[in-house]
Amino acid sequence: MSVVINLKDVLNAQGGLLRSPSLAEDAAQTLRKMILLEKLPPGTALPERDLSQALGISRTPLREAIRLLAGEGLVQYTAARRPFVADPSLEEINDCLRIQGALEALAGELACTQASTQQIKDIAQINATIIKTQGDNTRLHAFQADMRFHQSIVKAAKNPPLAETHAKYNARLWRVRFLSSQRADRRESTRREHHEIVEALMARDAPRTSRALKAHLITAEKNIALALKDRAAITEE
Amino acid sequence: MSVVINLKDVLNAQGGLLRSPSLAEDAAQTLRKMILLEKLPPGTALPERDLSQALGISRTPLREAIRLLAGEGLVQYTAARRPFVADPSLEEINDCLRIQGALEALAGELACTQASTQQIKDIAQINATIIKTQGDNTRLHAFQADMRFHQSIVKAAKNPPLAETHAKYNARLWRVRFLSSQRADRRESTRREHHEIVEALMARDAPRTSRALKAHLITAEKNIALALKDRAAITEE
DNA sequence: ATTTAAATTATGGCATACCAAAATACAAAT
DNA sequence: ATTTGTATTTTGGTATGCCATAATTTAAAT
Repeated sequence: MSVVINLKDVLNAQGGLLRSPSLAEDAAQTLRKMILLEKLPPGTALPERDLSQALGISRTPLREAIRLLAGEGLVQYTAARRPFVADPSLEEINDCLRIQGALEALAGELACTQASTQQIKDIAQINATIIKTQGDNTRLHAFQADMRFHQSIVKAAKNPPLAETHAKYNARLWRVRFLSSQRADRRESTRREHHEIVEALMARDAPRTSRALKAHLITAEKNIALALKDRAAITEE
Repeated sequence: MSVVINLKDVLNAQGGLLRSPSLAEDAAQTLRKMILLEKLPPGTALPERDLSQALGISRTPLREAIRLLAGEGLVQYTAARRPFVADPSLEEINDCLRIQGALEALAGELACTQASTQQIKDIAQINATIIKTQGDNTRLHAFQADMRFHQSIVKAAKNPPLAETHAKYNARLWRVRFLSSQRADRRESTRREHHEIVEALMARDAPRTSRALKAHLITAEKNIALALKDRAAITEE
């Protein structure tokens, strides 16, 4: 019997860097960004023919891309099955934030027992970077760092399905979180809450970590409500 | 004026039971059942051509059905993108059960403030039915009643995204939960735990409900581990 | 001018054909 | 007999065309 070693399998298992994405996955990523940056605002219709032509691909992979985004909640369908960019109400956003809170709280608990000391150091490091670069003018970078902070906690929980579901809700909430991250008055509470999360993790105190993450998400909920309110006021001028 | 009678509309008006979903959704449901009942055992390859022919449809909707199941975690892909029935390790199952536990705990908490008294009555009613019919020989019915019990709690939380994610993990865990539900020694602890959940809900005591649901899922974890162990012993004979 | 009916257009669902890459079967060589 | 190289087959990815139905426009009627 021969032991067949498949090079690609090995490399894919170790990070999946080798696989060339399909047109559908490419298109999904393109559309995802366009939705999150509001080049495709909430409510925009997504007709398959126009979009596929705009992206230079046929309907089949474009269609698949739309299904992927629908699975993430970024795209919805009318009763007549026409896809459009999801336009979540504040209530739905809050629903998602509560779920995200529960997921991160679980992640934090698990991380307390599962994370390596190195991983916890890394989390602390990411947070340190956030504080250091907080004065920079590139808001987008600061925001992405914040995303990495939360992702690294989930990763440390060593629960792949949890990471996957968390990532989906992240995609779904990205737009509003980016919006709320623009608020300057948010910075101080974020700093304090992040610090508490890191402290709790380093102490490997599961209930405390859980509490800190839940509290952090509740703060996010409040900030997002404020940000959307401001935005609505601006829009109706 | 010609009166165009649309058969579908007429039948839909009379209960909406006739609504014909897409071929893809039909196929997904068919495959889901086949996977859960192990007509398609874990690890089975799912070549698009053979399956589409077997189901009497073309590759396009079949392909879409497979993507749907992949989104639920019931189907995975090899590095070469060949789909196969997921074969979760005990570890992965436990990962999912912990997530399901967190989701149900959240649902229970929310239900304490969001549920109508009627909904809580309904939940108690479903549980009563489970106890009443617990001697029946149709294991499948008892199992489905148990599913309804949990679903009704999630529904009472009035958080649609939560219900959706919960449903996905249910699909993913259905097979092993069905397996473990066959164990007779499980009945008494289930009865006791369900009772505690209902009591906590009726008292609208959120922390208590949360605790009760988490404990219930931990019990499930243990039972599933035992059931899989037994099964492995039988298989290797 | 408003409403209604009919025609037209736009759109998603589905089937099919072709291609490149992967898997497999086969042949040759040692 | 095992390995290696090559041909064949299988399989997923993609493009395209057709169809039924929903949406829209146009025409007709009052």
